[in-house]
Parts: sequence; C-alpha cells; structure tokens
Amino acid sequence: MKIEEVLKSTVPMNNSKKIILNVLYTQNVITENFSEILKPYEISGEQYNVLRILRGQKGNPANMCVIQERMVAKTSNTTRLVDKLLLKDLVTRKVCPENRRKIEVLITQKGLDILKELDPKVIAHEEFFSKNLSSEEIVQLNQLLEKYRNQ
Amino acid sequence: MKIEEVLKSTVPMNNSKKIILNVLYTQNVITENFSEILKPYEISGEQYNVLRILRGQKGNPANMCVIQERMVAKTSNTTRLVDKLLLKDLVTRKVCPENRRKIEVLITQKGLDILKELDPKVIAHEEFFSKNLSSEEIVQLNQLLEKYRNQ
DNA sequence: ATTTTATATTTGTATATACAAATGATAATT
DNA sequence: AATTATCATTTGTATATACAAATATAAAAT
Repeated sequence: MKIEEVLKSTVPMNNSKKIILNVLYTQNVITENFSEILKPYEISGEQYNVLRILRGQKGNPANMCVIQERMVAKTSNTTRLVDKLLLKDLVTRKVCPENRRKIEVLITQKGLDILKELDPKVIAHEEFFSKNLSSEEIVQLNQLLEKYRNQ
Repeated sequence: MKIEEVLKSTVPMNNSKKIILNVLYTQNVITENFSEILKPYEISGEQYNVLRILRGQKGNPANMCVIQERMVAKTSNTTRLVDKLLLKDLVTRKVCPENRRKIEVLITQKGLDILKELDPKVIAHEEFFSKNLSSEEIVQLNQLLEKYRNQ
C-alpha cells in the first residue's frame, strides 16, 4: 500500500516527505512484526539486539560502551537493558579487572540457546518482507538508504 | 556510511537483514534530527504529527479514531498526546453533539502559528536527507519501501 | 603528590509507550 | 423496553526511553 493510503492523507505530499513517512512507517511495521516473534520468549527487540551483539563477540566479553555503539538505537539505556537480561540469566556481568571502570558482559548458555531457537524465526522474518523484492532490488534498497543517510 | 560500519558488525550479514537494520537505523537518524528541530517548540514528534493531521482537516474537527488511523505509529496513545497539546493550548477538545461517544479535536490559532513557523524548517529537514539522491532515486526509494512492506 | 581532565557506567526523574481493562454511549437483538 | 453487542475513548499500570546529574576510576597535567 502506498504511504498516502496508509496514512489516509488528504493533502498531496512531495517525494521527500514521502521518504520520511515511508521509512518511519516501515520501521513500525517491521518492529511490530518482530515483537510478535519475540513475545513468547519475553524479551524486547532491544534486548534481542544486545544478545546478538554479545554472541557476535564469540566468547569475548563486551563492555557497556561497546554494546552501546553497536546498538541500532544509540540512545537506549544499556545499563537497564543488561539489568533485564541479567534477571533472566541470559547474560553475566562483572567488573573488568584491568580497568575497573569497565564492565564485562557475556552471554550465557541459556542466552545462546534462546538465540539458536530464534535464529530460523528471525531469518523467516527478514525474508517475509524481502521476498517481495528481487535480489537486485534488495541490493538497490540498501544502497539507496545508505546514500540517503549520508549527510 | 554502510550499515555494517555504523553497527561495527563483526559477522557478515545478508542483504535481507541489512534492509531491516538500514530501515531501523535510518528511522533513528531521521527522528533524532527532527527532534532537534522541534526542541525549541517543546513538542514531540508524535505531537507534531497530531498537529499536522489536524491542520490537514482544514477547519473540520477530527475524532480520536481519525487521528489514530492517520498516525505513523498506530499504537501511540492518542488521548494522552491530545492531553499534552491541550495543556499548551495548541488544540481544543469537545464532545461531539451528534454522537456523544466521539470527541472533536481542533487545532487552535496558536497551533497553526507554530506549524507555520515550523514549515520551512520541516521542508529543510526533509531535503537535508533527500538532497543526497537524484529525483529518480527518490521516486525509486519510495517505490521500493512500499513494495517491501506489501506482504 | 595533588589537581584536573577524561572515561565508563549508573542513577534519578520526567515523560512516553504498550496493552489490558474500564467507562460511557449508541446500535442491534430479543 | 430490556438485554446484548459494538463502538469510541479513557484510565491504570507496567515497562521503556530520554536526558541530565552523579559516581567511580584512570590518565594527564601541574
């Protein structure tokens, strides 16, 4: 559906505004769809993001600032996100012995197990949308978004 | 910047995942940039969205459910958004005489004045990003996002 | 050695969002 | 006419987010 129909726009809008609304609305659609997948596991999208970052570390601990700079939403409060994951035993947290300002966060086996169970569902989610596009269009969309962002 | 660089990804990712992350990250960049514009006016992006919907009504009142269905984020709590706008005298709210379940929300002159003052800044914001693309690319990006969303 | 600056993280607080339940009004059914 | 169903909105509550201030440690400067 075109963005004007989605938002039942009464006034015509130019293509620059349409991109903004299309990106915002598409993000909403993606996020809501993904939340449904995560619901049975009782973790939020942001918490999932942290777990993925930790798994990507391949056994090495990540500090809070490393997690932060790899998050999609850079402004979210990493401390409290890790708090939530800690309560569910999905991560461990300890003070870094070399630099006691830093915190070392590691994903637990339980965390890895949940990610493993989620993996096929996450791939299905990604393809649920991208299957509407040809492989050329997929590449093109990524390029256009990256070009669009570059101020 | 490519999305892998932005998120300092250690593991390679396929293009379907890249689209998800590109959309989510681009939304964040747009929203943060726009919040800066709105900051001096002390309204949030969602509140601005409501004001735009009300102006689009061209003098006709909008009910809560009309506002809701035209919002970009359909899940936000319209009642409380309108509460905030009411406190700042940017809208009026009264019970619809024909159907007392409904609420009629109208933008005030003060609301219209703020929108008018914001208009050029909003257009500049839209073009700040889209200026990176040719007019063909702008059309293409809109088409791809719309096609991508269509399940 | 002490002070200053920079870094890493946490905490406080106000606001926003998500979702279910409650309220009140109208329409449909018996 | 009374009951039930539907609709429109609000409210309660728990959680999330945004942003500034506080804390604690380390490094640099005096």
